[in-house]
Amino acid sequence: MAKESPTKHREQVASRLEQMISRLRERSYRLTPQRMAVLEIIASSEGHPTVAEVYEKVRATFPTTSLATVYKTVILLKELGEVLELGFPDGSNRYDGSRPFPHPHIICTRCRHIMDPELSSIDHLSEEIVEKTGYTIQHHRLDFFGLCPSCRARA
Amino acid sequence: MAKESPTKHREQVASRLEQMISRLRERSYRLTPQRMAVLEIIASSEGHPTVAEVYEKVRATFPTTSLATVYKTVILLKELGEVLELGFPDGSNRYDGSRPFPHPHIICTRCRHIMDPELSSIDHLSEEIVEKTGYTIQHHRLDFFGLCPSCRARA
DNA sequence: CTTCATGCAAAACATTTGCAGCTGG
DNA sequence: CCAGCTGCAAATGTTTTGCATGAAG
Repeated sequence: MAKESPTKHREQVASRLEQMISRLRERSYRLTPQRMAVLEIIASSEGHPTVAEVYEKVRATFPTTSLATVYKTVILLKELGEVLELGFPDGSNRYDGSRPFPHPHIICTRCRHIMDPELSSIDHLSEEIVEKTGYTIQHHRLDFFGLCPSCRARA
Repeated sequence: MAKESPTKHREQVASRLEQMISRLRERSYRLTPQRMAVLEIIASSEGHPTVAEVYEKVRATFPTTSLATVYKTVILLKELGEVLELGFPDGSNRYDGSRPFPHPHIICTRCRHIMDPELSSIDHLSEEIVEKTGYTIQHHRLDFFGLCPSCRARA
């Protein structure tokens, strides 16, 4: 799952970053250094970082950035559809800048690691919903919770 | 969908309530009037109430109940597996005492109404996950977001 | 230059907690 | 009786907001 060459990953990061930048430009948002720093972190994060984690990494490259600015930037990216927000019942929020569209996750309930499995068709579930309920579906959220192989071994 | 006779509904509420009570008894938790009031509200709520909503209703029958007690009771019921917690990214939390096990929801993004569609097999998705990832699945969460028929008409 | 973005600190919120006093079993 | 509950109020922790200053375009 998501086993890619380093080269391919680098290309994807670059293209996500460009995508974000051009989205900001087309809506006439300013490209401040702080924003750029946040974009770079979010585009290059392989996992699903929290705002606090983004904030820490951003401070490594642009130390005067404030937490409020990170929040504002993340919210902006979310509104522009360039980042997927993953809020959890315990109040934690994580962000996925690599795949800013609904997709399933598996969360290890022990080590909290999140991975993105490749699953065939949740789409026909959407269709079933539409038929049975008459709702128009805009997006969805599908999370599985369980133990990852290494946590299971250690358990 | 969930179209039942009033009689059937009354029976289900009674059985959920008894189930909760016996669960508390078997673990030697005390049956205080405040707890009973909260149980009754949660067992009889047809929708997916928030803690604040439960609190308001509880105060109608037992006016001195505090918000903290409602929180504590809901948390207890959650730990006992007698209530399903639905936390959303915007920080709102809702509770389902009728079906305290994972099941899909459709949330109207306009009027915020939540309904429980009957969907055939999410189970084979779980199986697919297990095979592809090696995770052990404990539970899951599946939400669809969209417009309900009446909101779509009004839109 | 003008408008928008930033950074700070304070505000806002839902939820949790500490503790003295009460009460179910 | 007395461990476990309750209610209150204060604490918590994250996210949001108001506003003066600064910089992008």
